[in-house]
Amino acid sequence: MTEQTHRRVTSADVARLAGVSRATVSYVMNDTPAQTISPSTRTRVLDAAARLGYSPSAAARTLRTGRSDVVLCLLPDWPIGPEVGSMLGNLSTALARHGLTLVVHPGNREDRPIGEIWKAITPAAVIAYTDFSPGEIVAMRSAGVALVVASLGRGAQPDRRELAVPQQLIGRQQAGHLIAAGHTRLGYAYPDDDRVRIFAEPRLAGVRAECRDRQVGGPATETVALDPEQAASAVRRWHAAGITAVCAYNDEVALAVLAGVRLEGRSVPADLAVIGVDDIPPARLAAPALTTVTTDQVAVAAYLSATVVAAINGRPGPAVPTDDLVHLVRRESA
Amino acid sequence: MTEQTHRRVTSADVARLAGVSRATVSYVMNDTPAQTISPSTRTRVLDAAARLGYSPSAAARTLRTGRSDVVLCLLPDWPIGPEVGSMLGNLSTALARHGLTLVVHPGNREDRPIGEIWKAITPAAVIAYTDFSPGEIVAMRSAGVALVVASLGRGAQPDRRELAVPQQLIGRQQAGHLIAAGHTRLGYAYPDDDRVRIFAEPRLAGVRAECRDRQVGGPATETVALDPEQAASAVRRWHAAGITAVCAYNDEVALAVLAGVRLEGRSVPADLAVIGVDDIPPARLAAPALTTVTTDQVAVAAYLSATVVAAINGRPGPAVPTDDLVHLVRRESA
DNA sequence: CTGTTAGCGCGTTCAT
DNA sequence: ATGAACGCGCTAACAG
Repeated sequence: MTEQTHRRVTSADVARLAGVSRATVSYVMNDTPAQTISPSTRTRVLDAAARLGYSPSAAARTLRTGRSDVVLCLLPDWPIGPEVGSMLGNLSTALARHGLTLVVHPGNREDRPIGEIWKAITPAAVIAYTDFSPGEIVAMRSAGVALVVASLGRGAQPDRRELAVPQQLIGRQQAGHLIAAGHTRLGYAYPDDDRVRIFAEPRLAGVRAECRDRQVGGPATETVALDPEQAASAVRRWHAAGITAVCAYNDEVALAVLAGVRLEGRSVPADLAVIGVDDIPPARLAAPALTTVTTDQVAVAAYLSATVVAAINGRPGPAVPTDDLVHLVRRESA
Repeated sequence: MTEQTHRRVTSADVARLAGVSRATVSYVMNDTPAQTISPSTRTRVLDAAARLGYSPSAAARTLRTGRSDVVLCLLPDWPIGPEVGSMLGNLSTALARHGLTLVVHPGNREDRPIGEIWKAITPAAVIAYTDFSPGEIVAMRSAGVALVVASLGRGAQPDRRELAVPQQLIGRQQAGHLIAAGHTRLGYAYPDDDRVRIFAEPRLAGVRAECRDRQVGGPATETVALDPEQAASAVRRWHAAGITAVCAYNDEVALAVLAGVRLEGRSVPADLAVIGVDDIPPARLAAPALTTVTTDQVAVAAYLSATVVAAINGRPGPAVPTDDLVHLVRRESA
C-alpha cells in the first residue's frame, strides 16, 4: 500500500519557493488591483505555483471571504429527464462564465432535511424547485447564504426571486395550436404522479386560459398513467364526450395516449389529435410522430444565470423573457 | 429594501449564551467520545444552539479537519436519462446514511477544466464517469481529495477504484435472450453519439462475447441515429444480411429501429426482433411494446456507496456484485 | 511603487 | 471544562 503522505500545497510553500511573503502570493494569484507587483516577482510566484501544483484551499477562502463560488441547485424528487439535464448543463456553463460553479443535489424521498445539504456546501446561492419553509429561509440567511431562489414557487416574496419559467405559456401554445387547427373540444391528459404537480398545474392552467380566451370549451381533464390500458379508458371517455384533441402534460403522457388510442382501434390524429411537451427523442420515433412543444433550454439557463448573478450582487434580476421561449414542433400527431 | 444585516451565528455566540467556552460547544455538538460533558451543561448548550439557530460553518470545519462531507459526482457530457437520475437519487440516500452529502456536477462542453470544480468543493471523494489524466489525479491528491473513483475506466490503477458497472452483462443478457429464442444471426444497433462510447463499447463487447460462447455469428453492427429514415437504411442492410434480431444500445436506439422497420413496411418481431436497454417509460408504450433489459439501480447505488465509504476510510472496497444486477423485461418486440 | 507584517474568520483539539 | 494554538487565505496598515 503506497500510503499517501502528500501534504497539501499551501500558499506558504509557494511563498517559500518564490522567496516572497504569503501576502505577495495572494496578490499575484488574485491579480489584486490595488496592489502593484513587479513583473519579475509575479513571474517567480506564478512559476513556483505551477511547479508545486498549488491550488488555493476553497475552504480557507470561503471561511475568510464568507462566500463560496458555488451555486447549489436542489432538485425535487421526481425523475429528471434529458430536458432538465441539458438545462442544468447550460446553466453550469453560463454560471461558469461568472466564476461560479454549479452543483446539483438530486432529490430523493428519504433524504436528510434540506438544511443538511446547504450547510455542507455554504453556497453563494440556492436554486430550488421546491418551496422552502420560512424557517429554512431564515436559517439559510443566518448561515450566510446570500440568496434563496425559489423556482416555480407560488407567491413572490420579498426575500426571494421568482424564477418561474412560464409554464402557462406551454399550455397556451399547446391549446393554441389545436384550436388553430379547428378543434373546438379539447381534452387534457394529466400526469399520474403527484410529484410533478408543480409543473402540471400551471400547464393545465395555461390550457384553460387559452380555451377561455378563444371561446372554446375548457379542457376535459383525465389523469393518464403511463400504461396503455389505463390510457385507453381515458380515450374512451374523451371519445364519449366528443373530444377531438388532447394536450398532454408531457411527451411520455402523450405517448401513453397514443398507445391508448391504438388499443381502442382508433387512429391519431384522425380520431384524436395529440400534442405533447419536451420533444424527447422517442417523440419523433413514435407512430405517428408526435407533435410537441419545447422550451428553449439555453434561454432559460441564461435567464436563470442572470438572475442568480444579479441577486448575488444585490442587484434586481432581469425581466422574465416571456417571448421566444416556447416553440412548436409540428409533426404528425396534431 | 430590508437589507440583511444578519451576522452569522457562530459557536462563540452559542458559548456566550450558554455561559461556557467555545471548546465545550464543539464537544457537545460533536458528541466527542473522549470528552465527558455533564448533562446540565449539555442541555444548556443544545438549548442555546437551538435558540440561536446555530449551524456550524462548513468551511471552517473543512478547513480544520481537512475533509468535507461532500462526495462529488462528475457527470459526463452526454444527456442523462431517468435511469441515471434515479441511480443518483439512490446513491444520495445511501451516502446520506453515512453522513455524506452527494452533489452532482453536470457535464457540458465548454466547461471550465475539471480541476476548477473539485477545487471549489474540496470533496471527500470524487466519482467520475470519465477518466482523469494522471496529472489531475496528482493534483487532487495534493489538494487533499482522499479518493478518486473512476467509474467505467479502462484499466484498473492502484490509485483508484474501479466501479465499472458490468456493462458487458447487459450485452450478454440481450444476446442471450435473442439466442435462446432461436435467432442465429444477430445485429447490433450502435448509437450515433461519440459521447456514449464508454457505455456502448462494453455493451457491444458483451454481445460479441455471448455470440462467441454460444457459437452464433458475431453481431452485424450498424450505427443507428435517432431518425426513422436512417434507421430504415440500417434495417435494409440487416435484412440483406439475413439478420433476424438486433440488440440496441438502449431503448431510444431500439425505438429508432422500430421506426425504421415500420418505414420499411416490415414488422417486429416477425421480420426483426428488437431488444433495448433501460426500460424507459416510452418502451412499454411503443408499438409493439419493447422488450428490454434493465439494471438494478438500487443495487448499483448501494455498491457505489459502499465503495466510496470504504475508500474514504482507507479500506478495500466490496466485490462487484455481478449477479442479479441485470434483469430482462419481456414484452412483445423480442 | 513594492512588498511585508499582522490579525481575522470559525471550528477543532491538545494540554492544563 | 477551559485556554490556546492551529489550518489557510485574505487584506488593512505600514515600511522601504
